[in-house]
Amino acid sequence: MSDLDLFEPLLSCGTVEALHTTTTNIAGQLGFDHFIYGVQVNTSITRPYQFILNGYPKEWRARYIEHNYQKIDPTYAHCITKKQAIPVIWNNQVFKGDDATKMRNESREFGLQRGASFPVHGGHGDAAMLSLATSQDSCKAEQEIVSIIGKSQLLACYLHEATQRIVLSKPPLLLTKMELTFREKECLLWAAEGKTGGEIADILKVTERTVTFHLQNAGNKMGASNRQHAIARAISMGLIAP
Amino acid sequence: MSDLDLFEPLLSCGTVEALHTTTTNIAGQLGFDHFIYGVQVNTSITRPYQFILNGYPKEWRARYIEHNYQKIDPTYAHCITKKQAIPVIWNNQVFKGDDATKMRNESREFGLQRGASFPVHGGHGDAAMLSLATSQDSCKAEQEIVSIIGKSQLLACYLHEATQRIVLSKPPLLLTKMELTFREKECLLWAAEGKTGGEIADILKVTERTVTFHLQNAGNKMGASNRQHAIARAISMGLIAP
DNA sequence: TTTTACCCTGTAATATCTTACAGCTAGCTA
DNA sequence: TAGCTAGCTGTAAGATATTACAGGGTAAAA
Repeated sequence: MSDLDLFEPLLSCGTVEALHTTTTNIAGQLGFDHFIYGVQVNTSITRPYQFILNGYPKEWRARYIEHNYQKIDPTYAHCITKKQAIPVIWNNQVFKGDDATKMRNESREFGLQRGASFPVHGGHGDAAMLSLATSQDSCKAEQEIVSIIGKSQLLACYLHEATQRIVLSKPPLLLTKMELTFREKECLLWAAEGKTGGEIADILKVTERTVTFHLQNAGNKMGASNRQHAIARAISMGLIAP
Repeated sequence: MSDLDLFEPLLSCGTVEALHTTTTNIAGQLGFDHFIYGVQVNTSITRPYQFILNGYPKEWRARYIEHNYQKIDPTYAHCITKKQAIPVIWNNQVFKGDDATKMRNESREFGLQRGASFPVHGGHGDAAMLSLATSQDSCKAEQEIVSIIGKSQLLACYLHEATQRIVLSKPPLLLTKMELTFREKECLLWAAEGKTGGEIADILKVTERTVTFHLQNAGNKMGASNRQHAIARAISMGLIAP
């Protein structure tokens, strides 16, 4: 059975339940006891889109949420905040500092002995991560994780794609029909760089009125109530990258 | 030698030349004769960049550019335009239609018999793809490609990360010592949501003057020239998560 | 005790943004 | 031909942000 045969079923899942079952199955075949997949799309503050497929022990997940460990979790920082493209294997170099070490030790009590986290980024401002863990605690377990790290990363990619297809089957208005013109992006970018209307006008060789016009149009498309709102949304949605 | 030992050298490359050599080496070890990696950022106008690492035959690359094959290349559409997260193996299902088939057949004449393309997306609007090809033309070659598809995807991830570090010379976007106070974050968050100073003042039960004060302090810390700039920076730096 | 960080407030001139009105050109497509 | 999109411009009142001046407090650390 090839890797593709292993992952393809994910794309056929029509429901979140099926996705959970299939992922559990695949993770098990790779030798992992636990998994958690999370994706978040910073479309806006008012309409954030977040999706979590939890294959972690409920008790640990509850504790994680209760203590707001997301803020100190280095794997979260690596995959979501810093938006790195490469996986991270859980070791002491990663979990350094008192808070992180404490969190890591606690997680071991729930059966998360060894593991790794895999980032995936979609092209629409969506950042996701898949964490895979095993209750085996040995050097051999670590070596096995390393040996299948490619497959694991691929699983993350497929899972992300599958999730997008299910969750976005009724895609939010903000993500689909959001297309800014070149000029609108240009104005937004310079505005995000701290330029005033007049300065942008000089840069683009147009009048200040025109800059206002484009920024207004961009804001209307994104449902922004003012210039700051428009900039925040455009960045969060990945429409511009200052 | 584990996969990680194989890929880690990419992150140590300090120059584009070293990156090319290392990638050629790794691709060779995976059994590929040719590779091409390209990344493009179409969301950034103030800091745009496009980067191509070519390990394809020069003649084919020249022909590709000359005929603007990018427009009909289904692998490009898959990875860059549609921004899919999963790899695509070159087969007849992918290269369908007269134009695509013709292009595919031409590419075979330059030694690109079998291959696959792997998308990678960074978190900053950057879309990249790595294509790997072999001059072997057999079912066995195809099977081998499938068998190492995980490693290949991982290579794409590492190559992307390595490229980012070189091309962007490791942007100091995430300043670790940058710390905003609770009030500053609070004001920034509401401002990013489109609230005016007066509205934020009502929400926080303080005067508008105080809101101005906090936003000013936050801006100064981040070297922002105005409110919009401060919001853009705070989001980009992950200091606030709207 | 002094220092430091954080929080809060006031006035006022000036700069900038927002919004409403109104109208132009060019290129493409049905 | 008409309709559409993208781009561009003008005026003007009112809302909001920026800046510089001034000052108050608490709590914890040195």
